[in-house]
Amino acid sequence: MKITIKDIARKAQVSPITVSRALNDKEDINPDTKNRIVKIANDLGYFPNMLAQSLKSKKSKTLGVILRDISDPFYAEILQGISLTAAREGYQIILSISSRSGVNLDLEYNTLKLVLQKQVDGVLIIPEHEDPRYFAYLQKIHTPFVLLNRVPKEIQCDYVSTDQQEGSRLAMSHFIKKGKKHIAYLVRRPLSGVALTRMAACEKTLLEHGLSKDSIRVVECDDTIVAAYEQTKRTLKQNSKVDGVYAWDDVMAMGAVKAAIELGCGIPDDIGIIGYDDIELAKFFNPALTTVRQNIQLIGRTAAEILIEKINNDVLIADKTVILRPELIVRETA
Amino acid sequence: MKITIKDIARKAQVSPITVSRALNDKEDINPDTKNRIVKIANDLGYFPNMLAQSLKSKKSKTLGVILRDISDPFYAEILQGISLTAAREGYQIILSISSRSGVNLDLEYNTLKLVLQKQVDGVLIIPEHEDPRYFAYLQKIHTPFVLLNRVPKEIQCDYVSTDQQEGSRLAMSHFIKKGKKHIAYLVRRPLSGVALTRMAACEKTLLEHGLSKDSIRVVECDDTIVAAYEQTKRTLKQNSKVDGVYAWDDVMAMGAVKAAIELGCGIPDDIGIIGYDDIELAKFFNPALTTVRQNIQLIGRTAAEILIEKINNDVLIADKTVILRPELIVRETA
DNA sequence: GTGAAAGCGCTAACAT
DNA sequence: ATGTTAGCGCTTTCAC
Repeated sequence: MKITIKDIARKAQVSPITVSRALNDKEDINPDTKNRIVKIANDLGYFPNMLAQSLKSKKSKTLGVILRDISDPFYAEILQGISLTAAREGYQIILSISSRSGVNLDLEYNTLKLVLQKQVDGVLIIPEHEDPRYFAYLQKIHTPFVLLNRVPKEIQCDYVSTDQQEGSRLAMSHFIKKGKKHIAYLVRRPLSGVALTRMAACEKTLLEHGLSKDSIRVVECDDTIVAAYEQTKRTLKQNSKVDGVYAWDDVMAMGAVKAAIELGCGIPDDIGIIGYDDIELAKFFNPALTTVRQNIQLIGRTAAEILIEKINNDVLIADKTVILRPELIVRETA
Repeated sequence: MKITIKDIARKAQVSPITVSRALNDKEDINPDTKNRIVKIANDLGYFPNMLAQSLKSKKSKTLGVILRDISDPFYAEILQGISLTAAREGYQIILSISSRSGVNLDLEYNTLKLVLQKQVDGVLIIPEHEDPRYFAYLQKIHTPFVLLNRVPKEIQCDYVSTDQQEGSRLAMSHFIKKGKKHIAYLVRRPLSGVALTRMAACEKTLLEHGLSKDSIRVVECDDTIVAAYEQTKRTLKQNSKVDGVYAWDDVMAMGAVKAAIELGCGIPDDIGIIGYDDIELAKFFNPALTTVRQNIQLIGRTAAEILIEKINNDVLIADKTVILRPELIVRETA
């Protein structure tokens, strides 16, 4: 069955500790013994049991990642960024999906607990809600963590996000420049703090340009492409004045585009559509998406880097807050 | 610091094993003691150390997943399927990226080893090559595994895949029906066994319909949307006769569509394009992708289910081979 | 240069 | 109903 250092020790006629020394390139070992042992280990197909190593060393070389839905390109790209950084630094990843659809506090809470039980050295979290109990719990855990894509006011911690206000400002300014006056803000349900932040920034920008608060309306919608498509269709039908759709993310924007096309609306003239994220496909979509670009993989990479640095320095909170600057990418939909 | 059962034991004036019993709902424990212990455990914010539990029980309740690139929607959806099934069955996932681009045997090999060291109960692998050494190594490991998306002839094992020949047959038949006679097979580089299988099925179908082997040509390409776009542009420019592109996957098909549009080719009349996979976005792309549908999440779910069943039954090889049937989804590009 | 003892946190098996 | 012993696989400390 599974080979342990004991098996090797027996075969090599030495004690287990000698085997350990040989396999870990320690000093104080006779090169001959060492070679002999290494050879036997290879022959037997031995590899160390990291469970035992970690139990002893209290370092698992593992990062927990908690997010909502990997089939969403935005999360997938973040995860990709995290993965590559983690691998480079010698960490593995335990992936946990916090909810399959919508938001579920208990599930997210349990997910975190499970990950912690695995003795991960750190956790990367994309929170899906702002429940104070969750943040309170986070504050008590003894494992370093970094939040992604959320600026938590409730709690002092490290996080990586992008400037959501700037993003919305860019989008609205562009709409205004193009003469749009009746914007639908197609936003993920349930409304999050980030959603409200973006909304407030939109209103602020519109007001600054002399437009009324009524020039933008919130349209809530599940964050799937299908829901965005259907909701946009409904909205455009009910509201012939709407001339711009500001979507929560690119996937929802793509749904909106499809809806507009099917209703025979000209894009961007009848209806301008602006997405968010600039996922890889945005550029290749037809018409190519105008969108607020976040450097998605960079978010993941940066968060992983901060976390690993905290782990290495044995720090629980480093007060590192990175806010990346978004950028408007003007293409064909607005 | 981190709380252990010892800490609880001390506080409760009992022995550690009593704590263990209390926390694991065992018989043979005084309900009062139990409640007292559970309360203390909660107060202290205790959670078990799964490293220790696993070391003892030799079950880690963890699955390894090895794949290539999560930012690719196809892999992401597979991973999503795996994740949900694993979570439902009480397993967690260690995710390992086998290579960032292209194919790298050593990396894939090391990735596997690392995952095994973590004592996962099983491994799900989407292999990226057919190196016999890798398969030879797989045959020797004492951990159950399931291969996805590959029909390995080199080795007896469990796998979940789709009928690649049928998929290509469907695509070619459709092209023929539409009068296409000069197909470019836009395929991922480096060429894999699956790629050749699909190619052979294409040729066979064409011959059966009285067309010559020359009616299809292989166009190799990195499997990114950008590369597919560029390669398609090049191909269409050099070869005015090409009237159909059969793409390796939907992402590449989207790149091809963009190229065709930019060259002013009418889709599907001048150029028909057929993708593969039917990722969620395929339907919403403009023009909507005609594609060979695989039920992607089902591949992941099925593989995870087979693996977990093997783990539960303590079986290394169950000889379960599931070949899912693909389906042609005719939309607007062909 | 090598080994013996001890312990990481937890839990079966065997007492009491 | 509770405690003792022992051991999962590995490594640190100290002795030889």
